[in-house]
Amino acid sequence: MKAYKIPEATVMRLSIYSRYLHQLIDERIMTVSSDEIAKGVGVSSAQVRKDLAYFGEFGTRGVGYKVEELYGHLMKILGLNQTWNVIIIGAGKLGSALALYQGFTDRGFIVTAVLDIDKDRIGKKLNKVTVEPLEVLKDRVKEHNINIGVVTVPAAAAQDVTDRLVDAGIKAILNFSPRVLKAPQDVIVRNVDLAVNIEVLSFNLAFNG
Amino acid sequence: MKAYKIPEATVMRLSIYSRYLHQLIDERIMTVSSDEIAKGVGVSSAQVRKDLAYFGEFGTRGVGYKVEELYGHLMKILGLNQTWNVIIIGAGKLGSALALYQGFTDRGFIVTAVLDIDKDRIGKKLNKVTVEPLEVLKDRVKEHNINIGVVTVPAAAAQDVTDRLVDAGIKAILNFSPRVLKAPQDVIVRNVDLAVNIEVLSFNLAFNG
DNA sequence: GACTGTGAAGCCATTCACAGCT
DNA sequence: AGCTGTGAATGGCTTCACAGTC
Repeated sequence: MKAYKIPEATVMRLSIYSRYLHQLIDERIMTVSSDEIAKGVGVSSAQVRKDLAYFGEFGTRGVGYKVEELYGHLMKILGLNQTWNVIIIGAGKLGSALALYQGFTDRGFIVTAVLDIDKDRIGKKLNKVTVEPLEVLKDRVKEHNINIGVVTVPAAAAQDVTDRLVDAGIKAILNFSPRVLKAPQDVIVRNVDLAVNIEVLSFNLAFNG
Repeated sequence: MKAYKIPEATVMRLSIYSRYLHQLIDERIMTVSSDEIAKGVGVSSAQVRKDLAYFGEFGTRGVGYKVEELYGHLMKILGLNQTWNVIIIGAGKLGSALALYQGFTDRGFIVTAVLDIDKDRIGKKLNKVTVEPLEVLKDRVKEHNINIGVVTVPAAAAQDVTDRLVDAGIKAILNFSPRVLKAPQDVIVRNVDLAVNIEVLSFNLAFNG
């Protein structure tokens, strides 16, 4: 199967499969079937096979997949065979938590800079990085070859920060602010909207339950 | 149009529309068209109308929607015309940040209890709530009539915590741990997987860019 | 016998396009 | 003339089912 446009849902599942495979590696399991992966992560086995088929043939008919080998393939596909430098804008509670989040570090995302406008936050140490003023954004992005920007500022400041990230040449933004950000076509923006997520629960409780 | 099963994507957008309408209220804007909402939140106007059509006819042909009225309808649909009591399990960086997250409070989600197993965290104050040991989970859920559980514990502890929440009668769980949680059919689980989100960016940078 | 890889079918969400109302 | 509400068309993801391989 030739890959042209990969569904986003597929990419998200690949990330989940890869974590599950990591778990299997820890458990010293050598081989796994699409059905076992499916059960492990809560999807159908056909789904697992279709997702993998976008990128090649990784398994052996009648046998399954070699765990370590498939894990390696997935990490490569996801671009996790390298590290990525991350800048976080907004050193409030959420930004600070993300700066210290092990789940990023474990997968090769290195928080290289954390910026804020608040004088009280500037100078604060978060692991190895010190919170710096917003003005150094462009310098830090160039200097540390930063690939990914994380926006954890209040809604009112989000677009300004985005414009600055775009101006600095950032091509991927993870947005935690509750605002729809405008950015050029070639900049990928992903929204992690915490309020939306809890409101879906609220809807389901109110509407069905 | 009769509502039976509402697409989850629709519910998420309603949440976003409602926030945009709130913004319009602040700006004293009285009337809005589906096209203006669409532009404001980055979807198509047909999408906006279809989403609303699941729940009724809220507009006036030739005119548009009354901002406050539509806002009221959406808040009611989303179950946000009431408050919800929330318990957070895991008082690490992320759990603490969520406990203090204004975006929840603003929309009527009240963090009523925060629990952890770590002695060093128990007793810590987060706004009005004090971190308590995991053992009081069932008591607090009953006592405060808690509707929603938020899981911010490490992967290894996530299923145990989920089992406890289910046992306590919780029907909605927001899961921040990188594990697929097993829960009964009637319990709604939503995953906010921070690593998956940043890995989708990594994939796009590596695969296309 | 077991399990992958994949075309075909099925299903669901989005977009189109226009009738209907103000 | 302008904008909503909606049936029909489209497009895309998921599931089915089975041929192919070990």
